[in-house]
Amino acid sequence: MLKKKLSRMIQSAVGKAIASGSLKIDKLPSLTIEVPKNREHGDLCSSVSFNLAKQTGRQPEEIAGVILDCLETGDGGSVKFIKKKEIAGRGFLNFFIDESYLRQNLLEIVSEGGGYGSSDSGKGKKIQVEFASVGPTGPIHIGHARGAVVGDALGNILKKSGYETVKEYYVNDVGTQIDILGKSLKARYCELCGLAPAIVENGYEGEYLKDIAGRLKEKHGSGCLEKPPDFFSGFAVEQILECIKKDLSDFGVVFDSWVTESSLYSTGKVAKAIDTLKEKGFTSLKDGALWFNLRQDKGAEEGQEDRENVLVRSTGTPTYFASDIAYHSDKYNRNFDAIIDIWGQDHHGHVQRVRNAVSALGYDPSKLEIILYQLVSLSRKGSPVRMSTRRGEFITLREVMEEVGSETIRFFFLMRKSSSHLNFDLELAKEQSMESPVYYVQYAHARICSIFNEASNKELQIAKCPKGIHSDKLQNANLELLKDDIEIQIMKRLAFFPDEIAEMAVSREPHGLTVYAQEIAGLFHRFYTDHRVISDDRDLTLARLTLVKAIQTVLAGSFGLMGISPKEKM
RNA sequence: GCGCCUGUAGCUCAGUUGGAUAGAGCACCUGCCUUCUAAGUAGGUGGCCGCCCGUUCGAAUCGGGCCAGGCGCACCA
Repeated sequence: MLKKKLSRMIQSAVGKAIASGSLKIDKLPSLTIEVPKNREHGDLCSSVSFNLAKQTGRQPEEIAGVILDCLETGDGGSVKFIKKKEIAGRGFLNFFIDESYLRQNLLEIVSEGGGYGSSDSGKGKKIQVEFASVGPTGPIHIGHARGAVVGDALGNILKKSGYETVKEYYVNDVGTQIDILGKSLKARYCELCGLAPAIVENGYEGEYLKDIAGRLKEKHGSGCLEKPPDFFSGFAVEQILECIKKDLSDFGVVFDSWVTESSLYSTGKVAKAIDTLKEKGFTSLKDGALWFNLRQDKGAEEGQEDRENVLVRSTGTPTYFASDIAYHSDKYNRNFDAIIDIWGQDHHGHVQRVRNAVSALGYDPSKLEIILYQLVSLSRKGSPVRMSTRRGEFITLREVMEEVGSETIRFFFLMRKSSSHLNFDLELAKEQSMESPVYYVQYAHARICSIFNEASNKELQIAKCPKGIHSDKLQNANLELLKDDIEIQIMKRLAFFPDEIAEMAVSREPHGLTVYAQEIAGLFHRFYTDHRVISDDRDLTLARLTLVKAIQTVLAGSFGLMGISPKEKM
C-alpha cells in the first residue's frame, strides 16, 4: 500500500530527526498521507510539518526541510518508489512516484489477478458483520435490500483486507409478530378449507400468506385445523425463511452464518442474560414486568440519561430486547475484535439501549459498531410508493430484481454512503439504464474483453478474456513504452486499489467502490479513445495489453466486492 | 417535545476523516466514428458548500445556535 509505505518512511525520518537532535518533540503526531487534489502537488503528500510546527514553535517550512533531509527514498527495495520530493505551499511535503515502480506494480496486478487489492491490514483480527436480518414475517422488500448490499460489500471488503470475517443473518423467529403471523396464516388456511376465518388484530394481509396457506392445504389437506398455533407460525416461518434465503442468494448475497432467536431460548442464553443483569443490579420490577435500568455508577457511558426498558413482560415472556441482549452477549463470547451491526435507521432507538445493556454485562462497548443506513424511499415516476409489511403493501426485492436487475440495484445502493437518504425511482432506474453508471463501468470491462478477443484473432496468441491469460507474454512486455500521460495516470490509480480497499475497511463505508470503479472506467475510456492497443508495433501492443489487462483485473476486482459480475460483451 | 440522519451546480450525488484553486454524472450548448464496441470522448455554461457565530496557520469537513426535510420515540421487532 502506497500510503502506508510512505507513512513508514516519513515516520522513520522523523524518528531520525529526533535522534539527531534536529527535532525536539516528545510524541509523534498522527501521520496522514493524502493524495493531493491538484496534480502539480505530486502523487502523495503530507501536512505533518504543520502539526509539528505547532509543537515546536518553528515554521512548517523549516520542519519540512528537516524531515526531507532525514528521508531515505532508497527504501532498500530493488525498485525506486519516490522519484521526486519537494516542499511547497509553505510546508507541505509533496512526493512524486517513480514510473518504474508503477510499471513493476502493473506486472504484479497481472500476475496476482483476482488477488490484487488484498492486504494484511486486518490480519489476526476477527470481525463479524450482521446484516439484512429481516424478520421472517414476509418477503424481503426493496427497502431491506440496502442493508443487504451494504453489509455484503462491507463484508467482502473486510475479507479482502485480511480480517477473519463472518457475515451473519439473525432470524427473529419467535415473539409477538411471529404469533400474529401464525394466526394470520391460520385465517387464510381456514378460508381455503371453507371456514370463516378468525379476525386477526393487526394481522398480516399479504398475498404471500395465501400462497403459503395453499401449500399447507396441498400437503395436509384440511387436517391441520385442530393444530396448535405454534404449528402455523412454524410452518409460515419455515416457508418465508426459505423464500428470503432464495431471494438473497439470487441477489448475490451470501452468508457465512445464520443464527435463530429461538436457539438463544433453547440453549438458555436468554434466561442467562436476564439473570446476569438481575444479579448485577440493573433490573427492577414495576407493574409486574422486569425492567432494565441503567445505573450511572456501573457501565453507563458518559453523558447518558437513565433509561428504562422492559426485559420480561408482565405475562412472563421476554421481549425482543432481552433476546437481543442475549444475542450480543453470544457475539461477544465468540471473541470478535469488532462486532458490526447494520440496521435500518428506523431501529435507531434501539441502539443506545443495546449499547447500555452490553456494557452493563461487562463487555467493551467500543467493540460494538452499529451502522444505521437511511431508509430507501421508493418511487415510480416521481410519485412515492408507500410500503408496509403488515398490510401487505410493499415492493419485494424479487419484483425489483426482475424489473431493473440486481446489478443496477446493487450499484445504485452502493453509490451513496449509507448515512445518506436514498430515493430509488423504479422508472428512472430503468430509463436511465442506458446512461447509467452501471453500464458505464461494465462497458469499460466489456471493451477490454473485446480487445483481447481481437488480440487472439490477430495471431498474437494472447489468450481470450477473461481466463487463461498467457501472462508470460505480458510479463516480458517492455513497459517502458507506456509513457503517455494517460497511461501513467492509469497506472497510478491502479496502484491505489489496495489503499482504497483498506480505507473502506477502516471507515466501514463500501460506497467508495462505485466511485473508484467509475474513475478507473473513465480513465480507460479516455485512453481507449486516443490510443490503439493492437497495432503493427508488437512491443507497444504487448505493453498496452498488459496495461489493459491490469485495468480489467482491477475493475473485475471492484465488481466482485460489489457483488456484480463483469460483462464480457454488451 | 426529545433523539438520530441529511442539507454542496437546475437534478442525483462525491469530496481522501482539518489541507493547497470545491469535483463527477444527468440536463443544456459546440466538436470527434473507414480503425480493438460512439452504451464512448474533448470543450463550454453552471457554486453566499442551508444560515449565523466560534475553534486555528487553514473549515464543505470540528463545536454551538437557528432554518428546512426524513425517520424514530410500545409490556412491536
